[in-house]
Amino acid sequence: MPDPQPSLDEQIAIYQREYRDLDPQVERVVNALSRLDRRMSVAYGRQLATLGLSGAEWEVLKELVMVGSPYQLWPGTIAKRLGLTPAAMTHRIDRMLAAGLVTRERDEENRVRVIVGLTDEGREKWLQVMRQASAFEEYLLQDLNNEERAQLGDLLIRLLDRVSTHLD
Amino acid sequence: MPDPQPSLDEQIAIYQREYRDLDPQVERVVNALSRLDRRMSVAYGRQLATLGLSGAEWEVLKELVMVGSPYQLWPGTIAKRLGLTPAAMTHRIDRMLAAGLVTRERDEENRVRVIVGLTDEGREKWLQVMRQASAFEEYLLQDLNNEERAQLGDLLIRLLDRVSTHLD
DNA sequence: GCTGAAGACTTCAACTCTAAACTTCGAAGC
DNA sequence: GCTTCGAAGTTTAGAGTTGAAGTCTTCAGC
Repeated sequence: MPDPQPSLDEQIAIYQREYRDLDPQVERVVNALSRLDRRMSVAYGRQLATLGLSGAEWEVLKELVMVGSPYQLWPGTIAKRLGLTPAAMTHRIDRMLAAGLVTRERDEENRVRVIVGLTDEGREKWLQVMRQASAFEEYLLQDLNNEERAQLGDLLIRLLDRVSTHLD
Repeated sequence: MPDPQPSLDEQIAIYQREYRDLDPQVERVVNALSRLDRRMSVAYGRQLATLGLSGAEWEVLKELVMVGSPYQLWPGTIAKRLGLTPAAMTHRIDRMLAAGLVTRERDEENRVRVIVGLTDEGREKWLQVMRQASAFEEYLLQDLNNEERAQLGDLLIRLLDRVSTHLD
């Protein structure tokens, strides 16, 4: 009963023993992807913590910045993009409101709706995170030359297109 | 205030406007990675649901199979590998015990420890999921030829090594 | 052998998310 | 105009996770 996690190759070797019809090459890609994403999440999480931000807050800040000035979105839209229920959005915004990261007001053109906006403090937090994150990302990719980076990007986008059409 | 998510390129263009010192090529790789992983998680989640399994249960089954026969692990080890607290592990095992997927007994060689083992039903569930999942993964990679698959795997593993040393 | 300290799991309270019922507003149909 | 239906958010109850405190076991020092 070992404590350290088996290496990717060990893992795939065991999978093949347990289930013969497995393509090792496919498995190598898929499992590397999920391991990589999990560890990157851990790394990002640590960085966020040093800035006093939770992962949940960071996700919302990103969406608000991503629409560009004047940095406004409806809660339902944010919820959809993050894969959350509207109820979860309500609570997140409550907390971020208390932290001074966002504003919330009724949409006067359609009073059913609510408008969530970014505060200056929220925008400043986003910038701080981006400065840290881009340094980390550059570190992450330092072993890859420009050609390899482009290649990797292309391959990932082809998978992304495929999975996107699958989900529709 | 748009409802659809911006494309990857649109997103990066906006990020660059908001924060000039950003390398678009790096950003392209990193954001494609996270989008891809999120959507794959949604796809896997749907598949699991059709088999009456939760993502949490699937994670634990994977770890147990991954150590090979006799499919036993200590709760603390599983918790570490999944990035959970021991408390969460206790509750997960409670539920999986009730579902008949695992067993739990004291380790007689060291009575502080507990041994979690896989039941035949748990092993069967793992196989069912793998059959579905490998079909999906083959679909996901269908646009890539063998050379591209190998390339992608290699590049991902180089990133994986990098982030792993970073976390130590 | 006894005692104190450390390790592994469990218990408990607080927090976050989901699902479902509820409230409010706007738009159609009559 | 009044009613009904649908859309957007909020509220509430229940499930899962975390962090801290608690319990039980082992081991080292005496």
